[in-house]
Amino acid sequence: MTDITAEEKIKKAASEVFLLKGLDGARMQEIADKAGINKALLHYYYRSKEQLFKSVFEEKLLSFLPKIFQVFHSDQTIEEKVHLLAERYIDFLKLNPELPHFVLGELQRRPERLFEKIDAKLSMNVDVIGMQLKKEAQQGRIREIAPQHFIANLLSMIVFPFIASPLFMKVLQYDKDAYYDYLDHRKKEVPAFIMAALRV
Amino acid sequence: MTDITAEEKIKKAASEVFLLKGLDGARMQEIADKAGINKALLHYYYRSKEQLFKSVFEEKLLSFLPKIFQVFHSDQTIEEKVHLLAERYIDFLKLNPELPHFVLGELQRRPERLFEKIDAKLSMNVDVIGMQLKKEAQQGRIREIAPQHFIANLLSMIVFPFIASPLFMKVLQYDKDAYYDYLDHRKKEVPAFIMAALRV
DNA sequence: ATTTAGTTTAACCATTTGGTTAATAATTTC
DNA sequence: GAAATTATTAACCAAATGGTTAAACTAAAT
Repeated sequence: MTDITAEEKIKKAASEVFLLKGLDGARMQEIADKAGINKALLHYYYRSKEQLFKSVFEEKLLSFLPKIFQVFHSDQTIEEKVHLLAERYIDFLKLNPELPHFVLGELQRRPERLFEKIDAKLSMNVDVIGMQLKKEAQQGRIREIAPQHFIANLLSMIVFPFIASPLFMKVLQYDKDAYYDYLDHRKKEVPAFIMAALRV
Repeated sequence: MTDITAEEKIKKAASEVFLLKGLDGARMQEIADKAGINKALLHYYYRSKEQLFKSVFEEKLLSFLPKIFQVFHSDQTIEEKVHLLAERYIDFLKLNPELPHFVLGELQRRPERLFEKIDAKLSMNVDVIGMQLKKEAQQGRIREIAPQHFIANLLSMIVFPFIASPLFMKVLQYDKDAYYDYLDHRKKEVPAFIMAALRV
């Protein structure tokens, strides 16, 4: 049959259940069922629920964060980077729509989880972006903006519509398909909005 | 002593616990302890955990949503409304920082909860805002923008920094005080950013 | 072929948890 | 002020839940 190992089946099942129901809402039995194995085998590979969750969470965190900040290390212009990030990240989140709420929610409840895995790497990127913003402003290509607001605005407009999707769908009276079209439009709309705000 | 009734004490305690730990993470015993009453009294006033939660959730939902959309029914300009909303809503969220994650998370897991309490009221506001945006665009005060993106951008930039606060604090290397100063700055920064993007 | 190490399961277990009951205390009604 | 209604509690209970154990099965090592 498939040569997918039991440990992998567990990890995949656990990811699905934890992402949908959170640490507290998830049941070890449900994970076992979904993985098609016995509950005892969960504890054989991952000692406890906490440890299984940690394993899933860290994997998700590492699929979530670096993707954002990598983009800013190429040698493109701010405008190009903004377009690239919006395009890639919205596509990524369309495949993982529960991810932001899962990761950010867990970080809000246990902020130290961030400290453990991702250290100072993140903070450096702000400086990198800040320097580029300053340089392009001096060249007269864009107006000046503080990097901490630039980043916040960019990420907010990209990520928040995924977290607030039920609310937005209701307000806009979109069904799921229409909403995904709407998110696709935002791949152009958000960069356009940002670059308009940065016009000199 | 205080003439605060047991039912109120329960509601308050339940709010705190549910907001912090969610429906699944909350324990009836902890709520009872925090309210300083017996666990059986919880079931005396609210029949079940589900019902107590529902009561808390609906109260929070109604403190969360209308505040947003009321602003748009005055006779002020878009610019004035954007400033007003940012100012009021950031101040409100500073007092209830866990609220967005709580409400939006529960809506993501059980979208029908929105259907129950807040009906068609919401969707109408989009049209109202859309008409004003169009009118001011025709007057040449702002450039044209689709209301569904205008609203999304505005709300995202206001609300998301509360949901992502631990991440942002880490990235920006702010402690809690510095982060609250940062959020205060956003009361001016976000409207300025939006109006810059809307310049003709 | 036998041993050895690794994998998987069924049956159990202790604790936690939401919820109930029956009795007691406080308050209101008449 | 007695009766009746409402509020509050201590003690319990059944179900669910994370976790364990000892046995059985599999596959590699010798």
